[in-house]
Amino acid sequence: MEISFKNGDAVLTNVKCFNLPLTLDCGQAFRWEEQRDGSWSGVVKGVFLNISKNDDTVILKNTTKENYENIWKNYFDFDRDYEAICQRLKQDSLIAPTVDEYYGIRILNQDSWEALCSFVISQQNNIKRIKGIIDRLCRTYGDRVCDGCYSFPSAERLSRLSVEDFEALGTGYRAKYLERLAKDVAGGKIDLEKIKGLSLEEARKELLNIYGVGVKVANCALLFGFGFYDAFPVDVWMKRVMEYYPNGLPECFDGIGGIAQQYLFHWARNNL
DNA sequence: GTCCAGGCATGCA
DNA sequence: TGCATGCATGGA
Repeated sequence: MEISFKNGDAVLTNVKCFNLPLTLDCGQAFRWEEQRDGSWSGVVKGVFLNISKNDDTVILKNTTKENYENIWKNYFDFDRDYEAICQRLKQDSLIAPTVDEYYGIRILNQDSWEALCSFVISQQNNIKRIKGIIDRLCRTYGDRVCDGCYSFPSAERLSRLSVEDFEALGTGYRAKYLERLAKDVAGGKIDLEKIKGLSLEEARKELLNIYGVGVKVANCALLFGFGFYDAFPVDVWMKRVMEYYPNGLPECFDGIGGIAQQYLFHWARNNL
């Protein structure tokens, strides 16, 4: 992969194993929207991005070298060799055809606060509704980034809301979880940065102490927001997949179970 | 009307 | 420790 900066854009050539719709709309992130021209727009850490891909060339519109280095390189996981990872996953004959069919799913390194909130909202909920709730949350309490674009609101901002405020967004019974979560993060009772530095088991234990966070939500947050690629979320779809692995997960998933999980999750949603 | 969705807290054994 | 139950909401 090579990078250049032309006309204000970041241009990446020879990009391998990166499918935009599969990566941005596979249920790991809830804020990317496809545009009429096939590009995708979203806001990450308060910065708007429009990204498009033709063949092996990716264009990040209006992106400085600083923003690329500070945000997007890590967010899209560009330094990780997904070709090699996919080859390794395909040592398991069950996942091999799935990796081929949905080739190009990457794990996004999302902001830990946004990921944790999003997956608390996600519980016992469907993806369409999750997107709607998060969209209303950002429009109502986020900062305006550009026309119609808003940042994900900070814990400090949300710590000033009541349970009723969260209910008004359609969060249902999850409102009380979000209300306490925002106050605990804003008040320093929960230290997300500290959790990033722990081992997977220790980090999971910390997240499980949070009101409204169980094993599934913890694993999603760990995988999508805290950089733990071995976290393996099991929801109702993955429970169906697990029937195909009665003896547990294959050895070739070790260390990258979360990436395997995302391929299997996508397959399950389309086939089961 | 019933069932379901990237589940969890609670109470009870 | 494990299991049953209630929970908000909206689409199918």
